[in-house]
Amino acid sequence: MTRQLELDLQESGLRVTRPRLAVLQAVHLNAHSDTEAITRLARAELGSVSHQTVYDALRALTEAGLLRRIQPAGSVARYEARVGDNHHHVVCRTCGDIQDVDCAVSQAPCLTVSDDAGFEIDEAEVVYWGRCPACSNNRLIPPPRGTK
Amino acid sequence: MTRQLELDLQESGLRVTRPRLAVLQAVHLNAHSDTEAITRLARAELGSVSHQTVYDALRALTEAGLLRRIQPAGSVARYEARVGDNHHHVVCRTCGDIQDVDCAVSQAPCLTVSDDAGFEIDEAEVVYWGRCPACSNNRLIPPPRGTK
DNA sequence: CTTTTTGCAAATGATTTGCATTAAC
DNA sequence: GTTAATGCAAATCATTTGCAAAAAG
Repeated sequence: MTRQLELDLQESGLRVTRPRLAVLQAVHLNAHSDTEAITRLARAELGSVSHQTVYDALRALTEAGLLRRIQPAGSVARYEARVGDNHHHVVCRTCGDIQDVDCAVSQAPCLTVSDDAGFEIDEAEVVYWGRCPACSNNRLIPPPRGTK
Repeated sequence: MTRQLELDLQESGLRVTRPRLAVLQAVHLNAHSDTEAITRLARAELGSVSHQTVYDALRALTEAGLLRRIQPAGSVARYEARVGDNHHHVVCRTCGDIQDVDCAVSQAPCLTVSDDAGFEIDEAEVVYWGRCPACSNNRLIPPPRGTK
């Protein structure tokens, strides 16, 4: 796996460094993880990495198009390695769990808006809010986020 | 106007206080404004309000359903008084300007997802990213957000 | 060798928390 | 009178910045 990731880095014109490989691998293995989780994984791989190096790697990888950054309102930034397709996310209001969902309408008609206010739209970002299966049943313990 | 806002507060079971009225009015007059702007407007109205009171009022008003909180990725929280309808937003990547857009599909079919991963979905939040008319033409000065 | 990355420390900035005081009902 | 809202100060926490040392090509 690492071999392929190395190639990805090179093709993107990025220097191949151990921190970057570890960060890239961490996100590949663990979609939708936040910086903290990624740092933990990277450290398990490398022994030690500074928090800032992880931030820097994430930014470089995201700008290069190897990662996609998602940030549902009220949450910290999260990353995923599934890029290039126009998929969306469901977020659990209770536990924060995130799952991928494909665009309801096929192709990329999401970009169609009745009145775009003159904007040049290049991306439609959709977040479906709700309750994951576990939290739907288990109405007992955790208090809904952003609710009274 | 203030009279109507008072009624809104009472109907929501919230105590009518000057800070809350000022905050509510500020958002009514200035959609999509952030806490800083709201605080500025409220202070112009009241003379002085603590930042924390504004935060508290915004939370109470949002929970009561009188305001809606929106927070495009990478931005601070913003508020609008247009609630109850399922409208969405276009955000300019360059200047951060936000405009309302109606749901492309009529009614609330936005909640339809091919595979919902077992989630109970209650809201679809859509953010259209792009470039506002002004920034589309004026490619000169401001560097795109989140771009190399 | 030249340029980019890394790591450390410190700063920033939005938002929250705790608690005593004050105002609504 | 009770209960909830305000104001102040301090804390939290993700993320950024600046700069010197180390590594990549």
